[in-house]
Amino acid sequence: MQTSIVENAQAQNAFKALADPTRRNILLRLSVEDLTIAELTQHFPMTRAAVKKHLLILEQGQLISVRVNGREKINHLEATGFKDAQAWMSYFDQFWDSKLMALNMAIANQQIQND
Amino acid sequence: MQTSIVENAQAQNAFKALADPTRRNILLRLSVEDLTIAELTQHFPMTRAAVKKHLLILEQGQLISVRVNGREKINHLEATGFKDAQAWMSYFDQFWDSKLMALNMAIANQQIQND
DNA sequence: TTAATACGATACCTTTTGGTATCTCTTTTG
DNA sequence: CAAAAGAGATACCAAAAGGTATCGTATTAA
Repeated sequence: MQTSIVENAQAQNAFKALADPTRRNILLRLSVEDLTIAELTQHFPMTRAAVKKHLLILEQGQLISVRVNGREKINHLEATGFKDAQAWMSYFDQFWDSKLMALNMAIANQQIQND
Repeated sequence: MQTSIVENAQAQNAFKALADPTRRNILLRLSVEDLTIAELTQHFPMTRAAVKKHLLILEQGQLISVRVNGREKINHLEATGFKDAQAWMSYFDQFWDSKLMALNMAIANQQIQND
């Protein structure tokens, strides 16, 4: 009765940030152009405070970065978090090719730390 | 003040399932071998009921499938959910190559439905 | 056939999450 | 300078999430 598998704090923050549909929509918006909090809020049915909270979580997941410009905060898409999540998922790609199944087992057994 | 971007229900279920560290650990376990609920529970510091709840969410995200064998339920890794999440994220890959930035804007503007 | 095993279902509890409202601070702008 | 605009901080609330305990059902094994 123990957790025993290596967990990556960065991947956790990225996946957590990606789990909310509003946050994923924010990322799509920011893929078009950098936007301030007020500008982003115009596109969502919620208050600026709520959008700001989502932006904080996206920042913690390193999916966006924030640049200060006077009284404005400009939100910008960031690669790091995407790459963290993609890297975690890429481990599983091998399992969809049945030819590699035998090799899989050896690698998988190394990724998992037994208790 | 409106949500305006296309959202995919499958991607939502997959990302939601991936957001929890216990569930990601379950997926790693299942990458080694198919396991019953009871077998999985041995590796985690929680009750069978809790593990079962996680398995339901993983199934809804199409990250696993369940096969009945007598009184046992055997949990098996499934590609669909992974591919859903990876497909959603792959849209952003283009933004990390600055050479493609000009092309980006045109594509992005099509992906987003204006209000 | 009786008992143990594997699991499902339900009710319940606590913490987290997603949201609001309100007040304050800083930076622009007229 | 005064006022408006952009954003931070805090308190608060309802719902969802993650967990437990308990009881019931079906399947296997002694």
